[in-house]
Amino acid sequence: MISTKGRYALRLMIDIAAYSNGNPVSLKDISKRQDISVKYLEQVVSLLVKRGYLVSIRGNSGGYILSKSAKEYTVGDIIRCAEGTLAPVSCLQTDCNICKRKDICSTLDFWKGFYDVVNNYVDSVTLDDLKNRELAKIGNEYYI
Amino acid sequence: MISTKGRYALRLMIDIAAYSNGNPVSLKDISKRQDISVKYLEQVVSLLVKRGYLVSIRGNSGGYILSKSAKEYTVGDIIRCAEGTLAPVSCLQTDCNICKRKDICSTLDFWKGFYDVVNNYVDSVTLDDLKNRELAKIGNEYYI
DNA sequence: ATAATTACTAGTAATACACTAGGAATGGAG
DNA sequence: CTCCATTCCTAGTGTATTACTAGTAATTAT
Repeated sequence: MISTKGRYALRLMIDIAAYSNGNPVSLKDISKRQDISVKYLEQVVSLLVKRGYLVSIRGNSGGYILSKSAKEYTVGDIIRCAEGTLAPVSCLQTDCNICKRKDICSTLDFWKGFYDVVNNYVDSVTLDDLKNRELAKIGNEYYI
Repeated sequence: MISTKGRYALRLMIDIAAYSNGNPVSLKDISKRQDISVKYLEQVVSLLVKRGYLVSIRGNSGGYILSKSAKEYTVGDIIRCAEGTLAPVSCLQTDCNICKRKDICSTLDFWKGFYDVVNNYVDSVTLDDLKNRELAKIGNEYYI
């Protein structure tokens, strides 16, 4: 299960992609649009800044901007940045002590396949794709 | 992330499928082969019995047998039985209060796709497939 | 200078995880 | 009929994680 950190990181990135227009987007604005507290957004955003996915601008009228084009982020990049790994079982985590059963384990290959399927999916969608969906949704709102 | 309950449930089912030959398999034997405590196996197995995936035989020389052919279980059946749902986000859980953002959420479809990809994968592998891998691994052990 | 913003470190209540423990019920073997 | 190996059921428990909130310092446009 993806925690709020991963889900909020994605919404935060979509929000910046959709509403930046080259200007920094503040957490206050994201908070209003996404209905997530500024304080919690701070924690989430710090992961994305550390990773270099966002550039922060401090001070009055500061905020965050994407460090590259929205097309260049996969959703997988963002979720993995916030969640760590998407490995379905601890045996597949990078920091895992290699399981003593690995040579006789009949399920390891199954879990590797699970991991691959998940990574392939999340990397098949880009931030730009979701940005467009976000703007389309907002567009539709006007007709309700 | 899949918890030990789901992982152990799968290994328990594979173990029974592989070593039953029509006879009940005791938790004691599974415990030895799988290196999982009998006490914890009890908890895991109860979920599978409640669901009707296993038939329990009490008393001396009792144990558990599959209630149908190994080909008729998908791995997804087993994992979902132990883990509940494989929904990646709470918004997609059956008991979830419908999110107030569902009509404007640009990520909901993405998560639905994630859910589908996961379910399709886990349902593409049967217990029989993994039983055969288990027996093949054991077979190979003899040549080491 | 002021006010709005990011940056950093703690703290915390609630929940889930990964078990362990104890004892009751069952039923085959001798 | 008596053992005793087995399943069945309910509780308990230490640890870690989750989903936040709080406070304060640093930065900078106006």
